[in-house]
Amino acid sequence: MPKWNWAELRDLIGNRITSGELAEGARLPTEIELSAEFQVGRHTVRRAMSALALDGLLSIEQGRGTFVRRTPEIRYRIGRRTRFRTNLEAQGLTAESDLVLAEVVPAPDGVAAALAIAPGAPVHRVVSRGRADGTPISLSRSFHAVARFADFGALREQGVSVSEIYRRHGQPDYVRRDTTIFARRPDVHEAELLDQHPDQPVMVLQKTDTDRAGTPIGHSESIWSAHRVRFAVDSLDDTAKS
Amino acid sequence: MPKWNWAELRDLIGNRITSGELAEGARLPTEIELSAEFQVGRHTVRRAMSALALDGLLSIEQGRGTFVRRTPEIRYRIGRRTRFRTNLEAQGLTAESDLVLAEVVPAPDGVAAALAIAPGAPVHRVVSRGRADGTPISLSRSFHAVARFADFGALREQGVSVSEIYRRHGQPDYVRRDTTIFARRPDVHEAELLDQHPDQPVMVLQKTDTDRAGTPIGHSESIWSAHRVRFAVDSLDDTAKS
DNA sequence: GAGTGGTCTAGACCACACG
DNA sequence: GTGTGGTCTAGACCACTCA
Repeated sequence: MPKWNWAELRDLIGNRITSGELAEGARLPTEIELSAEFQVGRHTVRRAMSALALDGLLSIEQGRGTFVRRTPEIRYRIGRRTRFRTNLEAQGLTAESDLVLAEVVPAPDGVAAALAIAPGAPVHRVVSRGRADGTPISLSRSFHAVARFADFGALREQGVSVSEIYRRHGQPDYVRRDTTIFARRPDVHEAELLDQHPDQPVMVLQKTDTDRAGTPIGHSESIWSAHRVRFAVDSLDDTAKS
Repeated sequence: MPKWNWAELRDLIGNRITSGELAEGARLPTEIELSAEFQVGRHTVRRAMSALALDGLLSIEQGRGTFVRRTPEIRYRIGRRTRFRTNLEAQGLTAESDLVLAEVVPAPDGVAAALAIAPGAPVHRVVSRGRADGTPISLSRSFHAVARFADFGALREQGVSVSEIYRRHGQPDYVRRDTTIFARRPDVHEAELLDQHPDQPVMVLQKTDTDRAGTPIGHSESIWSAHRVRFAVDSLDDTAKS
């Protein structure tokens, strides 16, 4: 009867999950039970579980238990004309958006630079959460100059989409500029809102919206559950007519 | 004299690093010393250190010690005409590429589909590692049909770049198609080659090269140290002349 | 061989969920 | 209150680096 180290345990249980032997949503035995089953200490089990949670295969919930996690694996197109709702609905997913916070703040330096306005000028800061089929997948923090969109926060609070607000202000045809992508660890608050393990990485997408003339009209940073989303870059359908 | 929990310790030492109080390359006290200094057990120190290593702030090296890690933070443009060397050199970085492996294998299904060839047809599989200013930042696994590029592996072994090989085969002007980006945990081998902590995430970039007519000529997957690289998406400079 | 980090164990106690 | 996961401790031993 062999003993196991934590990495072997991780792979063993991980395979049971990916092979479907452990179904999605199923509850795993408790740490004590697993440590008895595999003849290892409880902390070795915990190390393995923790690694699997980092991979997005498990959801560990204090006081409740450990569960196999469903992983929808969403494909999200980014490009010049990305829209949250149309993007998800094209895959047959329901797209929803909760408003988390809307306030007016003085523009931080980075935001002011992106929007080409004076640092400290008042901007709407709106935080919202996107969900696909009910599962939280993204957090968005956006900044829009009060001078340009006086009612931005109020409209967002009424559930009006960003695209629609742009349209009402005569910008039906905005495009993305300066999209950058990187990964980092979320803070505890972000992890909570995304309903994910705090050590699990998120992908951050920073972008600036501009009107057709190239003038910046909005800046935002969206944060995505790294294991739930796969980005597809878009530059490509327009086969260059040289 | 307060005690600390692991997350507080992580933030405390993390701040010392990001504030510059602990200089890059500096060696930290040993785990034993830190556990004495902060009046906590050695394992609490380890938990905090491990989290910092995951953030890319520390390099923990068995038998040697724990060091503050330099983080170059490279900006890498992706788009229709991305080239590794030109991309990095535009930022004043030296770009290098080591060949790790070159072999001929039957095309796996996914690769065959991407290249529009028969599954199992012979393809060159070349693994190389990219470095910026000497630091490993990416691993690339590329596939090219033997039928189309008979000498691909041999040329790569001689240090000829992919762009140059395309050029010699009459494709000076290839473009990227179907770029997708996601994040995952690296396997131990990948972590080693990238010289990073195995629990630290990597970003994976899958792409297909096509000729001007849109015919696929190569498929590759590159793996990037998530904390060392920030991708900039490119679809945008060509202000659409409607 | 001495010193470093890596793994495992055993046990105590805490925080949270749910009946 | 009971049972779950979360944190911390103490100590043993292993694996690796370097003099």
